[in-house]
Amino acid sequence: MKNEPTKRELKKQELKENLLQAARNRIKINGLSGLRARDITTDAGCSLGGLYTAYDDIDNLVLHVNSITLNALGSELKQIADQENRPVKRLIELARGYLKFACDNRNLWSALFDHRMPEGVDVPEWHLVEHAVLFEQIAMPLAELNPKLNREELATLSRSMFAAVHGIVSISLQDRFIAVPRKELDSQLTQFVEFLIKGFEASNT
Amino acid sequence: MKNEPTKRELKKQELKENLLQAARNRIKINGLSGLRARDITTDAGCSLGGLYTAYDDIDNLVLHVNSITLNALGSELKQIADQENRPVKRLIELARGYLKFACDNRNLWSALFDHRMPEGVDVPEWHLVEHAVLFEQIAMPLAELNPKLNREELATLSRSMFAAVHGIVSISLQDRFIAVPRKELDSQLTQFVEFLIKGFEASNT
DNA sequence: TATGCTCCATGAACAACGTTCATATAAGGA
DNA sequence: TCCTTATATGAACGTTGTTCATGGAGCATA
Repeated sequence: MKNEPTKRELKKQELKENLLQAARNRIKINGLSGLRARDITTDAGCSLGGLYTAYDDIDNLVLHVNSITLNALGSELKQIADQENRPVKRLIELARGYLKFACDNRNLWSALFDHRMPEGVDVPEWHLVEHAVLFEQIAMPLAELNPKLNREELATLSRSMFAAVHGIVSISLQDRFIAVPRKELDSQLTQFVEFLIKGFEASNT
Repeated sequence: MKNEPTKRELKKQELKENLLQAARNRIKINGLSGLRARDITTDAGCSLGGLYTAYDDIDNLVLHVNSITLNALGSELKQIADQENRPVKRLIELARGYLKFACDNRNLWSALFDHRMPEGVDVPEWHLVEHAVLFEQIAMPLAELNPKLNREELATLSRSMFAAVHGIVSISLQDRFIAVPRKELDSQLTQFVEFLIKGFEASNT
C-alpha cells in the first residue's frame, strides 16, 4: 500500500521548495557572496531556524541551487546539439551556447564554480555526477571527427575541450582581467575552437 | 636631502612584512578560506588591531600575498621561456610549467583566482596590471609561428591560449570534478597544446 | 636629560554572520 | 476530546572582520 502524503510531509516539501527558490533568487540577484541565511528565510516566509529543518546547512542549499542551474545548462546544450548535425559546427555552437548561458545567467553560473564545501567536507556524489552535462554533448561530434578514438580517449578530450572553453569564458568574465566586449569574445571563442578542431583533424590521419 | 627612515617608519615596515609573511604562510598551509585575522596577527606577533594600521583590511593584505605569487609565477615562466628557443616546444613547456606551479603551490595559486573583492569594490589598478605575467611569455613564440599577426591579434591569442591552459589546469584540480593523476594530466595538457598549435599553424598560409 | 606633543599599538567592544536549542505550536492517533 | 509526537520558532551562542578610546612609546625642543 502506498502512503498518502500527510499534511506534515506536504508542508515540509513546500518549505524546501520555498527556501530553494528564495536562495536561487538571491544568488541570481546578489551573487553567491551576497547570500544570507536571514534573507533567504525572510523571502521564503519562514523562521531562521526553519532553514535547518529543511536542509543540513547553507552549503547544502547552494548545492541544490547549483543542481537546478546545471540542469538548465544541460538542457540548453542538448538543444543546441540537436539542432546541428555537422560535427564541427556543432562544437562551435556548443561553445557559443556555453558563453551565452554564462552571460545570461552570470551569478547562477558563477556560483557553480565559486562555491566551496567547508574544510574537509567532500562534494556529495549525487551532485558530482550532475557535472557530466558539461561534457556529454562534446564526445559525439568528436567521435564523428575521429572514429578511431576509444571511449576513454573521447572522455579525456571532451573534458579538455570543455575546460579550455570554460577557461576562456571564465577568465573573460572575471573582474581580475580587463573585460572584453561580448561580441568580440564570441568571435574570439569561435576562432579558438576552430583552431582546436583544425589541430585535432590534422593529427588524425 | 633624503630623509633617514625614522624608527617609527622602520617598525611599520617590519610590521607590514611580518603580517604579509604570516598571511602568506597561513594561505599556503590552510588555503584562502582558512585565513583568519586573529591567526595572522598572532603569527606576526602583533595585536589584532595592528593589522588595520598596516593594511586597509584583509582583502588588501591578500592582494599583496597574491602579488608575491604572481611575481614568483612570472619568474618561473620567464625562466622556462628563456631555456627553449623553438616556439612550439616553448609554448608546450610554458603550459607544463604552469601546471607544475599550480601543483607545487596549490593554495597560493588557488588564492589568485578564488579571492574576490567585497561587493562593489574594484581590484586596484596596481594589482590588475600584475596579471600581465600570465600572458606575456606567450606572445613571442606565437609571433614566431605567424609573423603576420599584429600586436592586437597577438594579445588576444595569448590571452585565449593562457585561458584555455588555465581552464584545463583549474578544472582538473577542483574537488568538483573527478581528479586526474598528475602525470596523465601533464600528457593530456601537452597533447592539447599540440592540437592547438597545429590548428594555429594550419590556418596560417 | 627633561618635557611636552604626537603618534600608534592595544585589545575590549561591536555588528554581522551561520548554527543550535529549549520552548511553543500544530498535527496525528485513540 | 485528549494525549503523544513531530515540527516551527527566534533568542542565544560562537566566530568572524573591523573599530575605537586609551595608554605608552617615539620625537623635537630646551
